[in-house]
Amino acid sequence: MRVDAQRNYDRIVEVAREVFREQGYDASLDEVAKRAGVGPGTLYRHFPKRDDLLDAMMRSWMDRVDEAAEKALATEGPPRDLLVAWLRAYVALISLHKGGPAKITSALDDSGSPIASKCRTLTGATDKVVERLAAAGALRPGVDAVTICRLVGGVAVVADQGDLPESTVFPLLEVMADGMLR
Amino acid sequence: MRVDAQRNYDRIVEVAREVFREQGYDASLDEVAKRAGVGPGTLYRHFPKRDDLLDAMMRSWMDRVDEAAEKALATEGPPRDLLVAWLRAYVALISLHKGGPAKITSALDDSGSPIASKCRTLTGATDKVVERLAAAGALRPGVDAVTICRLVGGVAVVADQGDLPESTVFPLLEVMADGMLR
DNA sequence: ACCTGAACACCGTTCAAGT
DNA sequence: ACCTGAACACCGTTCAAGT
Repeated sequence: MRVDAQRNYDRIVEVAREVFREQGYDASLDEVAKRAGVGPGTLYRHFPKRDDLLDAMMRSWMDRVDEAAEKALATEGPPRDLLVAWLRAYVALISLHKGGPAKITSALDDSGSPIASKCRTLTGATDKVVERLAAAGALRPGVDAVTICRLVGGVAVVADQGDLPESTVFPLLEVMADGMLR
Repeated sequence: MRVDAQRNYDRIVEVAREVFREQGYDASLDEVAKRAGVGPGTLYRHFPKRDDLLDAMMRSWMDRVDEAAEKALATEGPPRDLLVAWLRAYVALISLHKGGPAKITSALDDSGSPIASKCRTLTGATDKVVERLAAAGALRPGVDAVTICRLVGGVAVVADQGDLPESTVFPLLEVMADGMLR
């Protein structure tokens, strides 16, 4: 890749992170191109679909997912505390910008999605939590990582679209945790 | 209202139901106007905001909510069966067209929404179920009608956006039911 | 090879002109 | 009082012309 192309690519991703945080995942791509100082065609050359841009934005994000999982797994106390800690972290991780929870949770069932690898990171991290809970005999039978991701994803979508505060979201996670544990 | 105005109003609502069922809640309003044989201005005169059209479409729908609640309340067997029956009915009721679950669930927390009265019908019906469960001492403390609506709404949104089949959705509702009951 | 920006298509919304 | 449809604004997307 030519140096000016690389520079444009990086600037677009950087600006997109900024614009999406401000305006949500539905922000105008024209706006992103303008702020990055490139023509709209350049943006489309690098990112033919909106999701391709999201994919690039999420590259560094994957490390944070793994970190958060490690941290949750280090939680002291009963299995329920571990699960709740992960559920809270999960919601925070996928709620980086408005529309993110919906996008990510939809992609859970679409292996052809540009962000499919990001979803695998999420379900993989959740699976570590699941294994720990299963080893402790705390998990209700039939509850697997994808089930958990769908459920907590649903809560995150509702919280995102309704601008719910943590004080409203946390009790929802508690109810779900009770449903997941025996 | 003049008779031609009334006729246009009715045709728009009828056509909107059709178009939204086919294309989802994001369908073009221009398309609706064209099929109804009116100019776009006429549509906007009657329904200044998209949600106003949704509101009109949902008038007959409210009766169905009450019917479904009655039917669920008549369920024989343990409280859990009653709850699961209602959760399934709830998902079906708000999943009339693509985007509907998100719209309705978001409006739960927005009393100024044009469809706020529709939400009250939903939470009211859920409240009847809650009362029955509470009377049987089956409900986990802190779980109220709005909590339930948010949780099951989240599942409905995920199912809607990911085109999940019933065989995937029903287990999610079971997990949630377990979390709601003691 | 890459970039630019004009151009097109589509859609929501408004409003002056009609009946 | 109500309707029509042209007009405008905005945005996504493409592509011919440039470097």
